[in-house]
Amino acid sequence: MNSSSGKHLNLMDLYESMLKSFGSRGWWPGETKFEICVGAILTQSVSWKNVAKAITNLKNAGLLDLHAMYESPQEEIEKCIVPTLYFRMKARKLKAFVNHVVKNYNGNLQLMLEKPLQELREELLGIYGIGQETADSIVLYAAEKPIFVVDAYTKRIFSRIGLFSEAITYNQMQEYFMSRLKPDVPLYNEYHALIVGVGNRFCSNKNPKCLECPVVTFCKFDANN
DNA sequence: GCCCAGGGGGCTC
DNA sequence: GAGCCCCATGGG
Repeated sequence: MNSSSGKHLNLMDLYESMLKSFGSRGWWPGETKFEICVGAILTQSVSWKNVAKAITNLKNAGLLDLHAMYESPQEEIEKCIVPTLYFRMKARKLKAFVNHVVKNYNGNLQLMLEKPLQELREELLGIYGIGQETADSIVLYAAEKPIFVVDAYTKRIFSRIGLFSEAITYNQMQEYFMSRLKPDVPLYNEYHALIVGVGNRFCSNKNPKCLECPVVTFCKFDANN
């Protein structure tokens, strides 16, 4: 059924295969909804390792709380998130996020997250510093509504097996997955987490271990069947 | 010392 | 809408 070109790749089979080799990744790392939102902004263009340091710093400074962050000077936030790259920009983004929730929901994040999926997504996209991937991460992992999150790893991995063109857009990738998978929060959660796990280990641009990549292995194995 | 990373904004044409 | 620069640390 499947081929090495990936044209008929069965996404559920691939999912089961990755889950079998990696196990459940237990995403998103974060104790509260607010922490998930903060992590989604901080992880822009940077690996999670650096985000974890910043989260710890924020926690120790008592700033991992919506109201505390709202009251805090931007410079205090900057100090905590230096490891996450572009820390001044990101402090500004965090401020924009908490300002939005305070202004429109009296600081009640849950109230915002309860809005219908598309409405919430559009609203998030209107906040400074929140683009498609960040908005979708918040919708899926904090609001727990079924939207499929794609990213640079998704593009890299699936273009390597010939499934996507390098020029594919975010929306096209998202549509690819959502038109083939049932809208299921735990499935979307784990699927994205597994892709990131594979990407981290096997698909860095600098040292691409393509041949060891479980997705590539899966496709070849399947082609030989 | 050099390169580049799980993104997004802002500008130009 | 595509193409390009900016942000600005830390790990390999």
